[in-house]
Amino acid sequence: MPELPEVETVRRTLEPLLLGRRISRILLARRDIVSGPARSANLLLQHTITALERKGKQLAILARPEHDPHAQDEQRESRGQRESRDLRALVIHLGMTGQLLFLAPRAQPPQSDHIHATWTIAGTGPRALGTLLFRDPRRFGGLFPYPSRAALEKAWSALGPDALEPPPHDHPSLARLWRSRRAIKAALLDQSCIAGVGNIYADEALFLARVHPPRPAARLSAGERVAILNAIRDVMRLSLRSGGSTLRDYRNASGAPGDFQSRHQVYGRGGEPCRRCGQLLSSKTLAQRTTVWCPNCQPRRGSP
DNA sequence: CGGTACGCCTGAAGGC
DNA sequence: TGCCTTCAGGCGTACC
Repeated sequence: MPELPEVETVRRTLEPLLLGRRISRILLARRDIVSGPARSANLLLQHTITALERKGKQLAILARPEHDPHAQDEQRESRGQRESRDLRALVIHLGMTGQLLFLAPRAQPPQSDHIHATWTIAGTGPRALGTLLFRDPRRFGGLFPYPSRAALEKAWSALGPDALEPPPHDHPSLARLWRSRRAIKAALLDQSCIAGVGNIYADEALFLARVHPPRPAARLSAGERVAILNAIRDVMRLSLRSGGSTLRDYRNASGAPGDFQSRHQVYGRGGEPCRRCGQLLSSKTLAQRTTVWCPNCQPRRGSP
């Protein structure tokens, strides 16, 4: 399930393939995967891609419309036409099982079912460079068009600081996090507190920080707060170096799986021995999510 | 407003 | 073998 390191890996693999390229054709097999404020917008057809950006688990393709060669008289452009030349954005959520795959012309995807959208990427000559596929069997993901960069940034301002960045300790979202009486595990899954942490990396980060997942966020010491924020960034960076975690579905844009799952300390290992101390790992449902921790390394009360 | 419960959706895995 | 149940979980919505 794609969390921040997986989405960032996709972004990095796609960026060199897409920057400066024009989208010449779009095939939308399922209209209902498109939502958001501009759900009727075209999905960057005849736009040239200028950037791939990410915040938390969200990936955005930024693109500029092609000039209409027939609209030579700039003075007579309507307001709508001028706005249409602004940078637009298409946000892609991968949800649980979403994949963005880049394929060379005529190449067949390893699994061709549940492909909901296909973008044809124009090359420099008459032939296409390839196609970008959005595949998502479970359809927890989706496409969210925004009419401008400002609209995208407004939407992204609802997210907390990105988990890969150095923790901005004075950020208002973090101040809210440390006031919360929720279990720290539940709070870490809230994208408006910190953006990019999902169930895997919440458990992994709390293990690294040696914090018991059910403890209320507001009861953590200053040292524990710092340890958690640093652990989140560390685990994200480590996972990114392995190309993310592949449990089942996740692949990068070239179809390659990640490797970080082999280095998970706690996620998916309930009942198995802790890799640090050998104690059997505990597991229970917390905030509707399976949560795994080491009762010895992450005691109920913080370390003295 | 803070917090919780639930539904969406498909495929893998396990029980019988 | 095959049918059934359970589980996985990001996120929007409903609700207290």
